[in-house]
Amino acid sequence: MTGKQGTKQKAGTAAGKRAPRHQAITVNDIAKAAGVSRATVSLVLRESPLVHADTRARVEAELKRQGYIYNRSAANLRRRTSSSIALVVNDLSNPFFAEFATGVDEAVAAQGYVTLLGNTSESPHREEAVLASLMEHQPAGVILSPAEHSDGERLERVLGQRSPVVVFNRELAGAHWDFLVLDNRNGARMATEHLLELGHRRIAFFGGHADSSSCRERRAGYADALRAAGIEPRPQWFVETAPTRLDAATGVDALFAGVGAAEAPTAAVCYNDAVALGLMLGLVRHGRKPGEDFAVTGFDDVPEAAFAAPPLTTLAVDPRERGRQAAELLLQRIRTRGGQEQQTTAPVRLVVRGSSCKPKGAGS
Amino acid sequence: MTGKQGTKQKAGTAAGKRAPRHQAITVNDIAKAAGVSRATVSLVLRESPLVHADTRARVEAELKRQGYIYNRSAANLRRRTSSSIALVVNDLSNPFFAEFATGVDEAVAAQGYVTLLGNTSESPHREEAVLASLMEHQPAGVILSPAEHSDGERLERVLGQRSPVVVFNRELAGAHWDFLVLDNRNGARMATEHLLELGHRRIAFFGGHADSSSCRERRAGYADALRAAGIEPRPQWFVETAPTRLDAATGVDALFAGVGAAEAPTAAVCYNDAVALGLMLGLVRHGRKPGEDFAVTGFDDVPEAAFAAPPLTTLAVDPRERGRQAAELLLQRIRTRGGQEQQTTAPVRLVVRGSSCKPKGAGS
DNA sequence: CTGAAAGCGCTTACAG
DNA sequence: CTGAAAGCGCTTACAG
Repeated sequence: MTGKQGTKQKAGTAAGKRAPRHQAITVNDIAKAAGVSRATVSLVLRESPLVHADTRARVEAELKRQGYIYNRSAANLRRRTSSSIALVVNDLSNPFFAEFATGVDEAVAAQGYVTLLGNTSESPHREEAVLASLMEHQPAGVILSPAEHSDGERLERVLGQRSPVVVFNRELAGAHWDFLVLDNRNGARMATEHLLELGHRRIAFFGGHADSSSCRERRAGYADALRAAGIEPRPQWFVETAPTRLDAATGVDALFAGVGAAEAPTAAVCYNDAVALGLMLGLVRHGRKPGEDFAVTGFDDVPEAAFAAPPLTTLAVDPRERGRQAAELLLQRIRTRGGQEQQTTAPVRLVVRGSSCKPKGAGS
Repeated sequence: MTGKQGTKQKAGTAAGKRAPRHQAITVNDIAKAAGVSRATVSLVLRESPLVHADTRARVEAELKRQGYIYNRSAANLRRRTSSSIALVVNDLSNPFFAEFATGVDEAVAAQGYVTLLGNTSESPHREEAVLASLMEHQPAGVILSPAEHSDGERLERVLGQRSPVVVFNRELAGAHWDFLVLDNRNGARMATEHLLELGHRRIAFFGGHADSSSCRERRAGYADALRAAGIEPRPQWFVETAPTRLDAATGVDALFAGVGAAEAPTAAVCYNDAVALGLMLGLVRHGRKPGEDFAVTGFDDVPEAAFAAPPLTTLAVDPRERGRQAAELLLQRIRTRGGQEQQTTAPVRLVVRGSSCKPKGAGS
């Protein structure tokens, strides 16, 4: 550590000060008790065929008897290897990222790695501190779902060249790392096409921060579909909100502000499910019935989408599988270092449910 | 590792084999470049006042220039300290535990520790493997939210005496560790009293596995309240389901099976929110209106509870705060080892919303 | 105030 | 097949 960056702790303070462990049992203790050398114990631990069956049995019995716990950190130090990966997410309390983390941990554990967890709560400042702290534990690689507005170049400096990195979900300008991203554009296009097929012609794009890469891509896919159908998206069809249910519920007004019924949108492609669920709530307050008067689509297929009233048409992205995928990409990169960084686009799948109705009065 | 337990990897295989890191920059490199000894660099890193300001400045410049990253594992090895805590949860994809994990990580990071994450997916077998693997990384302590049916005695053997442990949420028979538990009994009692005050007299306890400690406690609190009101809970008022929305939706039949309207329950205290939301779904399918015909309460106050139709009366448990609390208990135990293990009961808070109506026909 | 030396718990050539 | 020795990157008495 350089002692200068962010809020990270000084080398010997805080955590390190406390927590002296009880005298641990080491290979030395086992060796002595079994009447062999440390080297032999080590070979037994690592299942080397070099050691005689009888010796092995004696050593294993002793390991068990004394309740020996392998000190993988010490081994990693000596062998200059690592058996952990760092997972840093922008919001672990969001079910989407919780699922993602679950997938990462599953895949990583299956390969004998342990997950070092860090949560940034969407703060670029905490992100740097968290990454700096995790790097001191020598992870073999890093999976990062960036906070909003985080600075790729600064992060590259924090991480150095030591560990390969896979970035998930959000583009990280200025950094040169592998990137796993949802097929946002295609997903929004599919949702829009679905609404067009139902007969809608005035379709809004509702919610999200326009400056986020995922929102930009989804807006682009939406516009693609409209234009392909000969419809030019109107500026007032774009409604920006925070990507939360609450803010979306409030944003409904903007959708119908200053237009007569004949000109008001009849459907909305929403930035994500949270926004879509909020929009439905807002519509009800406006005396409109989502899924009857007004069609809505989401993005993510959160567990709740299926249970909403009406059930939400949305794009399934399978965050747990994305977690596994991110882990596989990283493990691959750890095995074979070097080479150009690459971008991987994960497919999304349209799930049609009750919230996407035909426009009111359309022939069936 | 003993080489015999569960599925854990052999000492030198899998993770360890790959991932040789690039030649890292060490205190030696810095010392050489700055023209001082390693000891001096170490003192600078640990902010010792012993080193001359000029020397310090020279060393710090060099640390920065070379992008030095402190190797905390090596330091921990030498100092026989630890700067990680292990967090093992039964289901990270459950928002309740995701929130809990968020709270743990927040509190733990604030003290300079790093979180080693493990997810068991409710499998006692994976639980042992995960814990054994994490223990090899020398955590200063362990926070464990046990899988269903996990065996405390076996776990005690896996963990040894090395790290203090805080168990969360579920009782772990056979183990002697600190225990943080929600005030289940009191919570259920409050919900039941609330329904009694509204005028209900036939109140069911709906959902959950009767053999889980939390379900038993909640049932007890429910029975406490009824008996205090002079009502003896009837056997048919106890309906068991898996603690999921889907299974609960199906379980509704059992609530009204074989009783006339005059004898059917008019309200239900549910095991948790998932079950309560499922019950509300099932009620609608039965042609009943939750919050009008039938009163429902939940437990947990998941984010969705406030948005359900009708909004769900429930018990707020604040899982994130529980996570912080578990971390504090553990850090406390790490600082001052020894002493009797203790049980901490976390308060819950009744949140009244639309789902708890008066009984049909009751005077207002 | 700075440096030389020993050691944390492992692994790995290298002899035998 | 087994053992003695060196070393991973740090820290910590102990001299000077």
